[in-house]
Amino acid sequence: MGRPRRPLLDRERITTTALEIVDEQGEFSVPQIAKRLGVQTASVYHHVDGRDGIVELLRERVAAAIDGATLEREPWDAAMAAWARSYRAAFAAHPRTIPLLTTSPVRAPKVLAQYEHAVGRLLDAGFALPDVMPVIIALENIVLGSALDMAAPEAMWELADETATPRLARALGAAPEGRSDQAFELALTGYLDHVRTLLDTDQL
Amino acid sequence: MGRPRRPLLDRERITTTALEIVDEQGEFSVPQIAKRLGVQTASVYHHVDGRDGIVELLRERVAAAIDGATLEREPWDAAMAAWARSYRAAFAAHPRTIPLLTTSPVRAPKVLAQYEHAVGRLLDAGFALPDVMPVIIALENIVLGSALDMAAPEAMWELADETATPRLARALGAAPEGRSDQAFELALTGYLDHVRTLLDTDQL
DNA sequence: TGCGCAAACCGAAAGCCTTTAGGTTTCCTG
DNA sequence: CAGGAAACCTAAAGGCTTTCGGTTTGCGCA
Repeated sequence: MGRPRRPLLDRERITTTALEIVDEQGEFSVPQIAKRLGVQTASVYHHVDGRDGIVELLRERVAAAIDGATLEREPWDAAMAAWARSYRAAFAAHPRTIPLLTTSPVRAPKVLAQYEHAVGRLLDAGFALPDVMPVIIALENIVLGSALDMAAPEAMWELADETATPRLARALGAAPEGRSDQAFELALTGYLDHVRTLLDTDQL
Repeated sequence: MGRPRRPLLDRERITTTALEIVDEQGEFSVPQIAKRLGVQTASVYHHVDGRDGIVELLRERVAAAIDGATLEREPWDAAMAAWARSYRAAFAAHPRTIPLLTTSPVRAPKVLAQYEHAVGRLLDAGFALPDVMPVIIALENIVLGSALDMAAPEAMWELADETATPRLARALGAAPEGRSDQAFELALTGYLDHVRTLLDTDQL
């Protein structure tokens, strides 16, 4: 015991292991991480700010997959749509993290920089300053709502008693395979159409 | 000790107390509930199917505030809009329950009956069977995404470094008081406009 | 080169939580 | 009025988070 010749732990390895466990089990604990890394539980606390700190690392890791370059596309609404799709795709890659990540705020500078970029695009497009945040928040609502849907796709609609809800059962049976994707596209394109119309007709 | 003359516990009281605690603290534990009710922790387990059972009771309690009668309004899109607003309002009354409730599915018969009703309205309005669930899921995405936003309204946008994101900071400062409400209305009306158009022009 | 401090890990323990098992008293039904 | 079910309790197992102090190693600086 004592300090090892080469470090056994670092934030990267801890984050990767936590993400593995969440992908498998939907939850994680510090002892589980320690066990996989062949280390005592207390050691993990030397590298990380408690369990919440690990959640924060997970948030940054997952959010790192969001492609901020999409925000440079033209016109502005294509940029927003591409950004939203990339945002959703980042969560879709690790759907079981979603319940963990939706609870607390986004502090990662990289993500905040993207919001900054999005604000700029909307201002340049002609949106009034007070309208910018509602437009962005609404977009975020659609993205996160869809992410939640992806997190519990099957169990979300287990009908114990199909006879009590026959039409719902039929609608579920007839729904396409990628119903979650289709729902997202419906909400996204519908919303952006609407906002573009409002902007073009000065109704916002 | 032993069985009391009059019962000290029942599912109603347990649910009410759990909801109180969640409203105050954002979380709850079985010992906390027991302490408030002047009872030992183990006693709670006689009335409830573990901690998850209590979460389920909370889900039903919160969802009971959704007004299913809204689904009878005319025309169909007004019904959907009113239902979505009532759905969101039910969560808004207890925003701190949202992280608890979004994790697992809705099994309450009362809520399933409302989905059944919604399916019926959409079919009667002329939607094709395979399109019904995507339309409902998209609506649900908007509602739940907005609910998440309400759960962490202030902290969600605490900017540690305003100089790094000046336009975001300005947009936040200029945003109206009810920005969450405005964002929801924007997404909801935009989405329903779009879906109505698709239906009227047979594009779905 | 050598000293001392910081870094990295371990062992132990406190204090919380969930859940179960078994005991005691009271109620209710037949 | 007898016996089983109901309602609560005590106790305890086993997990989790977090902290504290100890031990060993690395590294910077004199």
